Amino acid sequence: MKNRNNNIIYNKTFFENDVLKVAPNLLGKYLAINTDKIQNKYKITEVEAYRGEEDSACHASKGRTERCEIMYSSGGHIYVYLIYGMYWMLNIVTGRTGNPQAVLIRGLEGLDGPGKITRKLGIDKSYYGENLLVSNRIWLENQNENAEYITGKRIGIDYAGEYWKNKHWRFILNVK
DNA sequence: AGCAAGATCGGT
DNA sequence: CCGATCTTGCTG
Repeated sequence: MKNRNNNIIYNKTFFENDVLKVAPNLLGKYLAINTDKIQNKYKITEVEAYRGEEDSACHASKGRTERCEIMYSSGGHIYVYLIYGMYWMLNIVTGRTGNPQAVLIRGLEGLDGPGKITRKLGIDKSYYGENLLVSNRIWLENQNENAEYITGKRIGIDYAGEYWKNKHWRFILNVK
């Protein structure tokens, strides 16, 4: 797994679907990272969907800002931001241009927690805007086509209000 | 220019 | 439960 291989690169269409379709489809797929520090693949086990300006938990709920601008780009780009002054959050932009959506990567196999993931993989602001479709240091590889999963409420968004905070937009891979 | 809040984590 | 830690976006 030193480089991108031709068989298992996702096409643009995969990421341009609605976030509520893409998010569960990421479960069981592999996140590949290839830098001088780390070369590995990790099965994606837990994700959360953030969907559009109407979603008050979504960073785009206040409209375009410098931070969330990348969410308005086409699916397949990487959205990274710093939270609590300490932890980088890794997101995959979904949907078509002008439609702000993203999937937060919360868990990888043997590595639970969005902050721990980026710390382990060395992901920081330099990944902002990276494109999974062409990048040579981060990409996705296909494995399970139809992974089974359960859903739950999104974590850490109590500020979003009852309606949005109660949506079951967290997707967790079923462990057999 | 100042300030409050935050898609977290680890230790009490 | 609480503190760490600092960028961002909003207010004035």
